[in-house]
Amino acid sequence: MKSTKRQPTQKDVATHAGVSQAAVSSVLSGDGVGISPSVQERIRESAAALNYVPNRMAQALKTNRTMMIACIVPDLSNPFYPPLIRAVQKVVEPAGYDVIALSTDGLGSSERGSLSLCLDRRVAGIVGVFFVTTARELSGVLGADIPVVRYESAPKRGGPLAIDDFYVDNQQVAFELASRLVDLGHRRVVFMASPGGPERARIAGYSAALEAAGLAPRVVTVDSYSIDGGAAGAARLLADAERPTAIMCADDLLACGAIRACHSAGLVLPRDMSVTGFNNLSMTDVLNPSLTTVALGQELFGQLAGERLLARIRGEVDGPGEAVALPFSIVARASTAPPPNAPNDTRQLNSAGNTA
Amino acid sequence: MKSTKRQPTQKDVATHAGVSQAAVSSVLSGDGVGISPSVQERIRESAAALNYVPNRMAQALKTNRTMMIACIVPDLSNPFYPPLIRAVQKVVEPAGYDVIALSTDGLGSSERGSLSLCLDRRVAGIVGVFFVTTARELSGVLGADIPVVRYESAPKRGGPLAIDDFYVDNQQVAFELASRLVDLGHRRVVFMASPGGPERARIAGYSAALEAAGLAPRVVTVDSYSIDGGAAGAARLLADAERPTAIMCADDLLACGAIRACHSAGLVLPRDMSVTGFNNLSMTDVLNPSLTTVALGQELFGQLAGERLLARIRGEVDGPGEAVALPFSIVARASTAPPPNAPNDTRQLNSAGNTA
DNA sequence: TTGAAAGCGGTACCAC
DNA sequence: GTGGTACCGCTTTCAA
Repeated sequence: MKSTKRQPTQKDVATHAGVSQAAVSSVLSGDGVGISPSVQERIRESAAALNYVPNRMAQALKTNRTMMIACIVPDLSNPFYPPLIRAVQKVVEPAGYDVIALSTDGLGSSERGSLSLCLDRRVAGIVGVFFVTTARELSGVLGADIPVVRYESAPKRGGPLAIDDFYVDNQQVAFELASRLVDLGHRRVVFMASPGGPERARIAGYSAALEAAGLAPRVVTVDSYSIDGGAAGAARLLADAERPTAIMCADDLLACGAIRACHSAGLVLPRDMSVTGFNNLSMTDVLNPSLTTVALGQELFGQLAGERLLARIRGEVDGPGEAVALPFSIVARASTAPPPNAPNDTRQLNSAGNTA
Repeated sequence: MKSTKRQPTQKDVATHAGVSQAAVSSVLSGDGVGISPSVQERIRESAAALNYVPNRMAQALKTNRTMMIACIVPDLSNPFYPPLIRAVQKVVEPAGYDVIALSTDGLGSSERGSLSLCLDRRVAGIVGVFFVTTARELSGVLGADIPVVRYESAPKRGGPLAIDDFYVDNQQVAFELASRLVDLGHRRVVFMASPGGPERARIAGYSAALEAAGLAPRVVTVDSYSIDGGAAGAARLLADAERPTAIMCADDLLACGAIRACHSAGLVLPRDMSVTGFNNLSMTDVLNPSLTTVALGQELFGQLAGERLLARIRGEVDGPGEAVALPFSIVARASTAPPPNAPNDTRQLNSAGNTA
């Protein structure tokens, strides 16, 4: 029942149209150069009549080009990534490439698994967001034949490998965001993170901003980049004696959870607590309160990544990997406000510490 | 530079290990039946030493099994679908299948395009959410060899084709949801829909509920299942002379947009307007106000779909397609309340129309 | 233009 | 267990 009726092959089309198989191949896959239009049409008609569908496995085997591009992301369920994948699709599909999406959960083992899957399948290129795998490991798994474009959370400098990096300087982003909170008058600002990925850069920027203001950074870590993770982390903070007045979350989902936990605890936001996120998920402006967060240009990245990959596949770009900075922007909304009992002149607070 | 160093082949491994190629094949792909453990180990060592990665194109060509499963969804960017895809992945990956995710924008042309891509690639099975393509068309494109599991928005009865349907009775869901609004005292309840997919069933249920209460249904249609679409639709409604007191949205994203538009117009929710959604996206309980919506069991579907697909691929399930109802549940939250100036006894309102 | 044939890298079957 | 070989469906080359 499974393969009762074989798919028609090129040979079938050839006999049906009364032409050579080579002609069929030339017309259907290439541009049919050197074949009279009438014959071309006859071939096409025969192909349609027989319901011919070329076997891409055979094609790929022969040509060693699979026409597939892999998108490797930490978590398909985090609304940050699907738009990125869509952007890649929009660019590469017109060129005949299909996208295969892989979710790694930010685990090194899963990242490596996805990579070897890409190797198995001989994908033509990879767009990836890797939390733990390094460039060296990447090329270790893949060899030099598969171009990779990464989305990185810290400045890169390019390198000898054919790995292109687009990055957002998350340290600077976090620095600016934390500085805003400090400028609003907050003195107890804690950073809520989840292990892996951009965490380190964001913590570094956050810490630098607090220390520049003479404040002590404090980081709480939760299990996962999820709403529930954020809620759990925030609940712990609220039970604290030294309750913070602002929570900087490493991800919008964490921020959602934090907001939920604050509500559950009866707090009124942003009066009793300021909350910020990262990523500017589309829903964050409908939250209660709307979330102050930072836009990190995922769509732009997806588009650029797709284009770069195509350029490398076509050989238009060759040689060492390049590093390109992506723009970001802080989106100030309603979830941030001065802390309760804030003095009018917040600069007094800051001047207590080392001044910038 | 592209293929300067060929990937090692089975033959290379065989010569390296000093055994027959058949033995290598048997050990690496099958279970190595009838081969001494010592030899097996030697083969594995050689494979590892040479960094051997089997070429799945060749495998697929030979065995006619691609070990790929396609997930076809209307919109990867709608947070409703990624968890579904994840659920499928979780089930099929342990069985060695990889998932390729495709986004159709709910367009018939794109649905057909995705299907023929599946045929091109000879995927082993398809999990799909189709807005316009019918079962007949499905089998028209695919033939009988590729099993399909669909997520449907209306009761199905199964059929002769090897297409399994899991469905939520969206008409009933919408009926119950609309009835709740009516019971709260709302008399002007409008339904905001976007063309395609579950829209029809939901409108039918909504209309039935309103008519059962003697009220006139009213449907507004917006371009897309998106936040902006919902905001635009709601803005139109608010400018209306006969402004509704409740908006039932066909999707949580639309509801998000509606909420945003209401806020922009200075309304206080749910006092001035009740809003409901569909899908119970994870973020809807952090909205302002938290959204009354309905949970439609995507994860459960993804899991069941994956399992069913594997069963069909393995031949454990054969024969005609089956139809299975999925559970749903209304999630009552803070975005719904009695309308302004509601009479205390809402049943008076209802008894004006034909009583249930 | 065409017909014939090699080969991509596995799998599967054969006789030994 | 080995060695040999046919073959999956397509692309590519070569001689006619």
